Amino acid sequence: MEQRQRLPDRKSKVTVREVARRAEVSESTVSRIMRNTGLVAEDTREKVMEAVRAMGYVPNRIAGSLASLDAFLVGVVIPSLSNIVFPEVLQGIQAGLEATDLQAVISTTDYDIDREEAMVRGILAWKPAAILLAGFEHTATTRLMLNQSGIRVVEMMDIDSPPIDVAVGTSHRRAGHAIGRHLIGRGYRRFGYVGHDWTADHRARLRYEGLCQALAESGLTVEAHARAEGPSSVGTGRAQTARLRAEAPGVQVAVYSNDDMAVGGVFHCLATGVTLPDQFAIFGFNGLDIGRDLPQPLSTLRSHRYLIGRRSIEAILAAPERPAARQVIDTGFEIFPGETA
Amino acid sequence: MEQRQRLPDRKSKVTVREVARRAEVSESTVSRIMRNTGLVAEDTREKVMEAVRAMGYVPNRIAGSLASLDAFLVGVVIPSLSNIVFPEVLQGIQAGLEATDLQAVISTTDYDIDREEAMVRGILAWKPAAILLAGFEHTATTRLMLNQSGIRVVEMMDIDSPPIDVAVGTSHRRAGHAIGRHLIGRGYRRFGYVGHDWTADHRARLRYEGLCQALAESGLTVEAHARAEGPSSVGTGRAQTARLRAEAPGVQVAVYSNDDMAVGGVFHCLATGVTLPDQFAIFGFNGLDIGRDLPQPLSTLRSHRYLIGRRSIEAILAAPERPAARQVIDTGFEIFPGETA
DNA sequence: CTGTTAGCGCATTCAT
DNA sequence: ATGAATGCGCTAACAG
Repeated sequence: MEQRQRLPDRKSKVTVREVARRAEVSESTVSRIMRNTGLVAEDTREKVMEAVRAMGYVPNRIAGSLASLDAFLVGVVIPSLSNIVFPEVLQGIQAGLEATDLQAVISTTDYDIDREEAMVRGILAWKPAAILLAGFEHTATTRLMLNQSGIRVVEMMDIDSPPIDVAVGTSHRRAGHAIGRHLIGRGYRRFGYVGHDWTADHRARLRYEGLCQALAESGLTVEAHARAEGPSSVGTGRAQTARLRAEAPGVQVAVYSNDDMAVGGVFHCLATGVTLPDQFAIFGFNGLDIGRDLPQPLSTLRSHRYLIGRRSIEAILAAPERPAARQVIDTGFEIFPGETA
Repeated sequence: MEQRQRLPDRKSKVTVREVARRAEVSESTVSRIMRNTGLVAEDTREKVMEAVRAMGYVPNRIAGSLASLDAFLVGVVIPSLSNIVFPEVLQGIQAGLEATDLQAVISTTDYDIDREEAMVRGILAWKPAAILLAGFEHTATTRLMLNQSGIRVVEMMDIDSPPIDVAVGTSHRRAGHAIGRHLIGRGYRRFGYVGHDWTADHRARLRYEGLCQALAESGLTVEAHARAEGPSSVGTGRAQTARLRAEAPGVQVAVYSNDDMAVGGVFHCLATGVTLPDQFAIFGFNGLDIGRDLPQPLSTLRSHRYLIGRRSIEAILAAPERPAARQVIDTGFEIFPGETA
């Protein structure tokens, strides 16, 4: 089937020079044609394009970018790809990039700000048009590099701190607060919390703080906690729910650090015959698709990860130069009542 | 809190020249030091590094790459980020890249080979060290470009066709066959299939074909099908399961196009009180974490997406030049018996 | 051990 | 409408 193609020019790289020679024009003419700029006679354009096709010429962006001092890359540095929210943000970024000639260079940090520093340094070396990060926690050196670079910097996910340049996301503190208000409104009084390690996940902690504040405003507290050491997962949520139920049987409703954990809680209840939400109620965070498709839809708060990626790109396209003033773009959230709380 | 840093050199870009002047050495000396190459006296190294720090110098990789004709990028072109398997592959890629100075440029195609062609063209312009794609379905032009480029090309996920250069993945045909054998061995005779649109998902179709072949070898067939038009999802799996159960009540076991769909099937059964696996049995594909954490662990076949990414990078690092012979790297699969079939 | 000389492939003046 | 010259920032011989 797949036969080795005859390679017009294997190792002998084809550059503007070769194309120009073959089309019997100057290099600048080829350059103009490739970039659709300036005026070119129709027949010379065709002559050149034929050479381009025949030789399989692909302009070298490395050289082009160096010569024009233009940027054609956008750096993206995220903590991880295993938490589904980040791929969702990437989807928004890819969508935003679609009509442009920018491409994304993506690195992950494993929630380590020193690794983030290394990734940022590596990406800045490519002189990107902008760089997108998650959150506000960076090393001093990272901040310094980001500022010196002069390029657009988007801090995504969170808007609870002042950004370096632009922040795009939602207030996790307010989200936690809204969850508290909502559940109090539904009559719950005895609260539990099921979560994962938040030394790495700063935003989970902000949500927890917002929740506590809402409860405090009604004279309530979180009575019981079940927090795992590792990252969030369905399995962890399931195990921690079992623990919470055993240690604090009086708790009416548990707020979970996110939907993965909450789905684990639902599975625990399904497996042990606990009726939701009467015997025990569960409230998540994120609005993952899977929550909606559970036998009983998960009660949760929807954030908009895709939108965060999209808006981040839109923000930098709208103003390629870093403005004097900082900007905060709130992508909002909504309570999804569901049937588990 | 976050005070605007004093910017040593805002717009006045700092290049080797500036650093060299300040450290009172030549540009090549600075270059050598930045690349840890050649011999340099300790005191001049310190002198230079101090200037580097003071000026916040970050070498321009665009220029460096052009001058040395070395590649520091790896192109990755995948169909989507919404199917969790691709972020998992990306994790493996990021892990493989960790100790190198390569960075990943990532694009998505939405399962459209014309978009893939555009993405590949855009990435080749960056003269990457290698390019990683998903599957074997490419336009003729994509193949041509890939071949002419002379760089390493990895086709990931699938090994059921001859690759352009290297293929890393598992045989989906054999996987489907193994599922059939396994279920026949467990005594099932009346089979159903629940799937999503496979015009885009070629590998789902290969699995189906493998399944049919295994059944045929035992004189069996797939009696009933419930296939949705759109992409796979838990919700779709749930809906299609309802349909299959209604239209073909005699079916004992359904093989699903993947775990997302199968989890939807489990949810349908949970919601309607169908006992697994006695009244109905479910078999998935992929070995997603969530399947393991269901009240009853999902019976499925584990592929190794992370490993696919990892091995792909290892393959190109092992031989930066494209070898004469094609290579196939089988990352294997395993049946996970679970409790739903 | 360090400096000098030439490009890398292209985009951009400025001529013509 | 096209060509010639210059340089983007850096690396790579080659001298010394």
